[in-house]
Amino acid sequence: MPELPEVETVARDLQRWVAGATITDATVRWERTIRHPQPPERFAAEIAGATIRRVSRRAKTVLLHLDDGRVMTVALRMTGALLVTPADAAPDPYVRVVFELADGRQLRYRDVRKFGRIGLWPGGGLRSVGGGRGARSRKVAEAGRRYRIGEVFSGHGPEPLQRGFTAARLAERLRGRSAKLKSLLLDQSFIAGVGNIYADEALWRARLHPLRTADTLDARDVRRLHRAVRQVLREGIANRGASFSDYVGADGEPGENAERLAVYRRTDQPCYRCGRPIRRIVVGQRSTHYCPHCQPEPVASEPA
DNA sequence: ACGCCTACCTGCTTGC
DNA sequence: TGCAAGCAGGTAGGCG
Repeated sequence: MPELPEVETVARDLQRWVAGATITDATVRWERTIRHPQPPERFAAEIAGATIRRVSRRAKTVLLHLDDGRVMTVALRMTGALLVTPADAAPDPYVRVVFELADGRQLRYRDVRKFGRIGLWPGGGLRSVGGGRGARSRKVAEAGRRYRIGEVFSGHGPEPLQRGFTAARLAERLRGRSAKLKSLLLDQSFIAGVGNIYADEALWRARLHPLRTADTLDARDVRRLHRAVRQVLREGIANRGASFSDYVGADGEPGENAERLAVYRRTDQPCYRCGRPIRRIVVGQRSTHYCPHCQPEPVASEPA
């Protein structure tokens, strides 16, 4: 469900509302939500007493940095949501983990489809992951060996909104790849944070057909793609995310970006640029929306 | 490296 | 109306 803009929205909400809050207790209602390396049965005891110092995001994962240096990771996957509620809020059958806060509120992890995972990691390992540039990939690899946090993040590609993610960097990553653009954008080891909605939106904006392969892009195509990816993600954040069935911010309110999407789930509706109907195809098992006029079919002999 | 498949889960929509 | 198939924003693991 949530992609980078939605997860960023959740992390910012939580930073505002629960930074400084102390977790007094936790109840795990669906054990498989608690992922390795923390055994679910010890999770509540491990987290009790911890104070949330800061909340941030890496890829599509929310990071709750605890006072003692440990980090709780929350991967929302398809239907996960983190909600801050009063203690007397109505019971909710889809809440899988409840965190009791010292001030009486609850932090609830709600997840209809149960795909999401919560981890609790030792201190030290994640610090280098969140913000750094340059030598970051090596640091992450070291952290991975010592803390196995590599399982969470070492396989992820660059953060597309970080300053270091330039058009040149994207061009370098595209070089020699023969994969379809749609599949590459969804590949978290290629770029972190883009999912099905924003991949379609970025390709429409860049006027690139989802089935074009990376090695057919010229320098101008790459610049358009780079700009489009960053624009759609930034606009998504500005609108507090795109909500379909399940996504809500930590305030429980849906985002406003869904109504601003140009192609996603707009099959047969007119393209905002040329008025021709948006088409839906399936690429790599994922539904894919594009404008057949603005995003021309790939042809065999494109400039390399 | 890539594409394809299966699995993880539940609920909503669609079509007969 | 009823029911089954199909669909959903994500990712991991396996195979060829």
